[in-house]
Amino acid sequence: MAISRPKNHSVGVGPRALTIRDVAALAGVSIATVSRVMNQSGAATPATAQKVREAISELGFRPSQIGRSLKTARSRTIGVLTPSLSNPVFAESLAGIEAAAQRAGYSVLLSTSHYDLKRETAAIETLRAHWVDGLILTVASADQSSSLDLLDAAGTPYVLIYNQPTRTDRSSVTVDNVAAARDAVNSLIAQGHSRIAMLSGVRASSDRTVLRHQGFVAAMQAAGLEPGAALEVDFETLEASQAIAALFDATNPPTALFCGTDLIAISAMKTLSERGLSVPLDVSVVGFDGIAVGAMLQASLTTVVMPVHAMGVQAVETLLIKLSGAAAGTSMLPHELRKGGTTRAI
Amino acid sequence: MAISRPKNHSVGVGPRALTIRDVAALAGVSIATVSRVMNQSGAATPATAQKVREAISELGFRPSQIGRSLKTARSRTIGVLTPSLSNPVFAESLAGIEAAAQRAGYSVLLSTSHYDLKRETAAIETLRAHWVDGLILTVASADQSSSLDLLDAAGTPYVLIYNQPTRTDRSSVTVDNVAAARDAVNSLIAQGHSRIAMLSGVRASSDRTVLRHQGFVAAMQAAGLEPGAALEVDFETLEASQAIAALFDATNPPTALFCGTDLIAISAMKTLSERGLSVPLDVSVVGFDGIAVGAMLQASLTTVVMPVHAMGVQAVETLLIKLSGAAAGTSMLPHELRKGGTTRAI
DNA sequence: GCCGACCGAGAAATCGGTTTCAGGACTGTC
DNA sequence: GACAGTCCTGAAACCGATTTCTCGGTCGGC
Repeated sequence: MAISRPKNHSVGVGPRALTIRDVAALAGVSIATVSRVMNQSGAATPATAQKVREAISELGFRPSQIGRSLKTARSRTIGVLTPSLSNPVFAESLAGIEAAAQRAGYSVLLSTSHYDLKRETAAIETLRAHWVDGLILTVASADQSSSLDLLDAAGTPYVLIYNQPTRTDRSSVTVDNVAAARDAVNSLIAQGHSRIAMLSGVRASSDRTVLRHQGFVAAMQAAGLEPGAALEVDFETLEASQAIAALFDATNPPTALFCGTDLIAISAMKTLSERGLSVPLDVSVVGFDGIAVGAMLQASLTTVVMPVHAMGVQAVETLLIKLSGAAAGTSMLPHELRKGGTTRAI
Repeated sequence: MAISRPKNHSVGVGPRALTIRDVAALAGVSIATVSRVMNQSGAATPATAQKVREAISELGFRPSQIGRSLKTARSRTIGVLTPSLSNPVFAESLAGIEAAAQRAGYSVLLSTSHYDLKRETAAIETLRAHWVDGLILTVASADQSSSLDLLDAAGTPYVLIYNQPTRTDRSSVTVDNVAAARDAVNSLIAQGHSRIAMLSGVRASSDRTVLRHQGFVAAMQAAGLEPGAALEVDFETLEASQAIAALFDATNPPTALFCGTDLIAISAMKTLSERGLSVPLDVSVVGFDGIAVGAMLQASLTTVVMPVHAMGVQAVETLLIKLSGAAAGTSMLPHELRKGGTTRAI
């Protein structure tokens, strides 16, 4: 029952990290018994269990998740891949994910892709190397992602969030982006707007943005209107001054802007104000996301509100179902049009 | 060189995960050689190395970080503990941490404490169980944290962020909270304000808030003024209507509010507006943090701006120094007073 | 032509847990 | 008092990688 020779895990100068062997030695039992007492697997005499528990608490022992993972092939960790943490939409659903994961006894391994396909692929590889039990992802395009194909082939459980795949075999947590966009555009049309343009995100790096654009076009056509231009804005820089110049230097400029995200809307309003255009007097602006900031603006942003925190929680719950081996479908959570001060009837 | 019997790591139905043994079998070499080729430790014939690399790419093999960690006692993972992800201040420095960690080849294991001491302690325990190589933390109070005492005793490297400890042996990345608060309050005094109150966070759960309060008091006393009340606002709910009622129902209400965080400031401005008080005509408001939202408000928030993203990056760089075994000190990054439209001369 | 040094590669130990298997002690029944 | 069954516990295998130790072969020097 010799204690193995000293060896440090940390770079620092502290004492060697405790192992189950130290506990076994102190309690005068075998490591198998310590393991059984800790996991309440197999029976143990009350006296033995007591001795073990005392040894554990006397030493302040916490079993290594690494050693445990190696044997059990489960890490009690879920991997999360998100495009950006600077957008409150993603930060807030991450908060929901983290809270729900913590409640269920899971840790969160985090990575960001910055809307870059290469980094997306690399991040998923890294998360898998850490043996995450499952993944919660927002990818560029859920329908044509080779990374997701790999996960499917390997049988690794995952849940998409924000992505809205066409394929029904990939479960996701999202809102109905087409319907939500249509609702937003219809509310502009109902207010008398007919020349409506869209400031979209880069559609190649966001499948939901494609759907929001489809909703925009559908609503316009259903009303017998010509869909205005749909200009793309970079998600990270939000640089839109050229796009906005192109729109408003033309004859018959739009009277309303439907924006693919709230950040795009807020950034566009800044540009509009610099050009001397007033919101909502000269231009009505509608966003999409429902970030808390929008409601704090002096003229609060009219926008489609998604239940972002709840979406994070739901994603974890769906993943937990999959981790238990059961099948889990897609959740389409309700959206809501929040009318603010950035739109007006014409 | 038999391939070990099939065994699944994932819950799903996919093929057994690949191991170094599969690569060795395909390449016709021993697992030791595969390991040496992958890590470029020990020499290998060009021909052998080539065979191994071909086998690796043919199988699409990625070594298990778990197996690797067990042997090397390093997980290439850093643990991050933050009070909240809903506050953009923490989300943005997390973005900086994640980016810098990714660049250095580290993954981020994330946890939140919600300003709760119990969850703070438990989260650190969980991160340690995962054998994180080091930690980046924001704790309630860096000077009297038993969790930090434990980390010190174990020799686990960590860097504090936002915390500003008195002790010089605990390295941190922060701004000079006292000086920054003094700057903010002095700018109000320079504008002719003399009745200034503070809406502080809960000081028991935030050492930096204590320092900001000290800066407030110091600036007032240096100007020969009586420091106004310093009322505490819950960080998570931001409920401040009672505190604000107490302030403005009194005789001689304050003409300016110095707020412990930007979120408190923004929330307070909402309450003020509901009470019919105009900012900045009736009350000037100054925040602290410099979150992006503040600048987007119609009347942009006057506030102390911290370089939050850079602080995250700096925290990782400091931690990397510690991981290399060297000593690392404290970084006090520059703050800046951003004058906005929520303050005016009296 | 012989011997020592060197180099490439494999066998085996190891990291910290879990789990199987088997044995020993104890109980209860006849 | 003997035997079967039950219950508790320990020894050892195992998870996937790294690393030490060793061995066999090759090369160079004399």
